[in-house]
Amino acid sequence: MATRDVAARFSSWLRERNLPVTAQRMAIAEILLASERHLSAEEVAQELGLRGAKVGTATVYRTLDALVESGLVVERDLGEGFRRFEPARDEPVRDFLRCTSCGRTQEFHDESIVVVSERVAAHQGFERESQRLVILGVCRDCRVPGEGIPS
Amino acid sequence: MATRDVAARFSSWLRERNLPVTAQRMAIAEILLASERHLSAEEVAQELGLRGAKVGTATVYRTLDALVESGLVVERDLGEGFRRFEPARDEPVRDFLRCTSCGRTQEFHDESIVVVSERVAAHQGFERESQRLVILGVCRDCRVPGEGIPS
DNA sequence: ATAAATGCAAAGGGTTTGCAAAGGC
DNA sequence: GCCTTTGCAAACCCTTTGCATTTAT
Repeated sequence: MATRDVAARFSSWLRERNLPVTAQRMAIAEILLASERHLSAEEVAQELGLRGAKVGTATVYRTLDALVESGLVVERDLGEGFRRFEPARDEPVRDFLRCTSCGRTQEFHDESIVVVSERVAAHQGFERESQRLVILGVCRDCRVPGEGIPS
Repeated sequence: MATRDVAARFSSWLRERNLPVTAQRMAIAEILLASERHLSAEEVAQELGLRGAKVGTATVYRTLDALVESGLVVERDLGEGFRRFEPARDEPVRDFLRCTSCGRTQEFHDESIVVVSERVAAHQGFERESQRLVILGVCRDCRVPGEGIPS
């Protein structure tokens, strides 16, 4: 639910700041906010292309920055050499598992990570805001070749 | 202890593979292996400059790769847009706290992170190899401006 | 002498920026 | 109409690559 609503929240955010609500901005917002996955800037540009919207690279990046600034989108760095973006959800954390063999990335959420991070941060005099955990390992399919495709 | 030893281990590693032990390689190895902090490629190059050694960028990167391959150095991605390198220590994990205000980065080690990661990985069918945790927050000095410099 | 490493400069990928043209308000 | 955004291309940062030259062995 709420994809439309969230896109609307972006236009509200723009209006509040007297910033133009452009077709490009809304297109990017809609793509991103409707997405289940975290998208790279390039993937957003691709999707724009599929929808027939011609939007310059710079605009994609600038709009992504605006979306992040608005708090509606969060930025992720999975150590791939580029950033990914996804709608800010209410979920408290989103961490990742990445297979060092096939590169597949999978999300997970585990509250104990937050708890541990909070404790560590406090212990070092930090006030925790968020965290980024990427667990590197080998996924089941890569560990047991062939088992992943049973039929 | 063992800075010399470790540099010596690098030359042994090179010799074993019949690779030339060059002055540049040894200079880079010594800088990195003596460093307490994790250095970026640029910082290594800078330090080389200070020591009067003129080494090309490509050589710095190529040597860093060799050091990583040798297992004497590990590579870190703190989400800064570039890599950092540090001597491989025996410590089982090394995770980070980064201040979102001043950018300062501080290391920590907490065994419970490993435990939690291992459990999460297993739960998702992954065999954990390693992990990267970066906790983002505000450090004491940034939270209480002025208190960091008492005198 | 031989095979490899070096240095330089050019290329590469992801991202940002400068500026004239287009467009929301 | 004013002011911001857009698009394009050039610039940017970090890193890699190609190639002639130097160097360890």
